[in-house]
Amino acid sequence: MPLATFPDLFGKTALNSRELRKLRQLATQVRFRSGQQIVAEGEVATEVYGLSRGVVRVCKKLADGRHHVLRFALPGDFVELPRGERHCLSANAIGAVSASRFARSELFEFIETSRNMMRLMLDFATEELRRSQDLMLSLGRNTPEEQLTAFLLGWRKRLPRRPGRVVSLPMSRRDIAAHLGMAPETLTRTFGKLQQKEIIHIMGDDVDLLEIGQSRGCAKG
Amino acid sequence: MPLATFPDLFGKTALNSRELRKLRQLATQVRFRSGQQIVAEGEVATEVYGLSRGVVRVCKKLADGRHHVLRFALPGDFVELPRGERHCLSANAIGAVSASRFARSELFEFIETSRNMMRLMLDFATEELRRSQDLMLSLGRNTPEEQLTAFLLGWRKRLPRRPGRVVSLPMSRRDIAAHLGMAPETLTRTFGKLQQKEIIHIMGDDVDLLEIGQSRGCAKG
DNA sequence: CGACTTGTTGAGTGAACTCAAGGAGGGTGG
DNA sequence: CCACCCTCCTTGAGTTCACTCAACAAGTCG
Repeated sequence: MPLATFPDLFGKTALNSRELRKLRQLATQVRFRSGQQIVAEGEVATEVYGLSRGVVRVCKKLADGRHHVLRFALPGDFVELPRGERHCLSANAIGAVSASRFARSELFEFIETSRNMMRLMLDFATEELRRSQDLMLSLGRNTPEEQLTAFLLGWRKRLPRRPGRVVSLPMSRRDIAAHLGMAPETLTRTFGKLQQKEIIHIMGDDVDLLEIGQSRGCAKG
Repeated sequence: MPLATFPDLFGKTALNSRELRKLRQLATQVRFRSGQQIVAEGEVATEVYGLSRGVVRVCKKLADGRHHVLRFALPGDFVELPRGERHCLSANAIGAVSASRFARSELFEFIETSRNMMRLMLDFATEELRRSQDLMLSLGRNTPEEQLTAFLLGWRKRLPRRPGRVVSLPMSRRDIAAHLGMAPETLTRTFGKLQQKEIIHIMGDDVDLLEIGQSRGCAKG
């Protein structure tokens, strides 16, 4: 993967060169080590982040410590939209992460002044909403096996340039389990079942999606 | 509730009079009877709807007939964002419904030309996203009792001018169950448990939220 | 008045959860 | 280089709780 930075990943196709320059100018490049917290739920949101490299776990906490992993952000994603006085979710680096940091107020103002930028944000929010609805359907209605296959397919689809069958899962089993709303033990057993049925083949952090028929979800592309 | 139509409910505060007039002009007032289908998942999305009066059940279907209720749309809500060649969800009227119908392409174009309108859409999408993330947390992590209380609180908060304790639930138990990802029987029993604990009091379709402490979720208002 | 839908209750099963222990890898320090 | 620790994953055993199946009550509509 070439080392593109966030503004390019996010807005290269839709912003004109002046807007792109402005966006680059607003961004500060920052790095995070594996596991490091990027955003803390409840804190005042003075800045927001756009992901350049790596994977970020985005989750929401309950008062008693239980938490749910909402999504795994990939390069080109905003970790969180620049709305709201405070962060309403937490984010941690999975492996090494590079990101562009923006002052929330500055980014917000830039969005207000640039139609292209606002359109981009709307597109991003719309797409996130669609994905989150798909996940909700999965969470609410599917068996663990269906959930896991749906997750693997969705993850493959989001990975850059990977028409292949083998996908890499950099996040921990625990995180996947917390994403799918099941206990880690259940996830392990579900992986086992899918492998036993020869639907997938597990090779450490990589999984070969042997014969999962593709495509689901609406308005792809 | 005064009979405001959708454009007013949605954009009165943020659009100038010219934009509001334009939006009214694009809208056709339509009515639906109880249970009538408004939008069908998978169909070509030639038009989109904004809700003026009543409640709309918005759901997503699985191939085998299982379905999940994503949300209950209220007056002022769009049923679906005007993106995507095809509808990616279904919508049915709960009780009598009045709505504004827009030609998707016309509304889309108007959004493109009006900054205020685009900002409104972005706000709406952002808010929907936040809500859907809250629901995901609830679906993935909570017990049925917690889910139901969270639903009742969230519903109360969304209802217009209802600081009171009694909320009306116009949707069927089945729909609530499908929204919370549980079987209808489980929902009934959960209602029973909450009543037994004197947390709520059930009066037909109305529920008195006796002593549920309020407020949760981030960036309220 | 009768058919149908919707909500409630009961009984029994099964699947996912909890608790607990046993590897397997990775990193650190002696 | 090896020993050790620690975290992560996996496996096992037992239990709980939500689901399924079924019957019944209560409205609703023709």
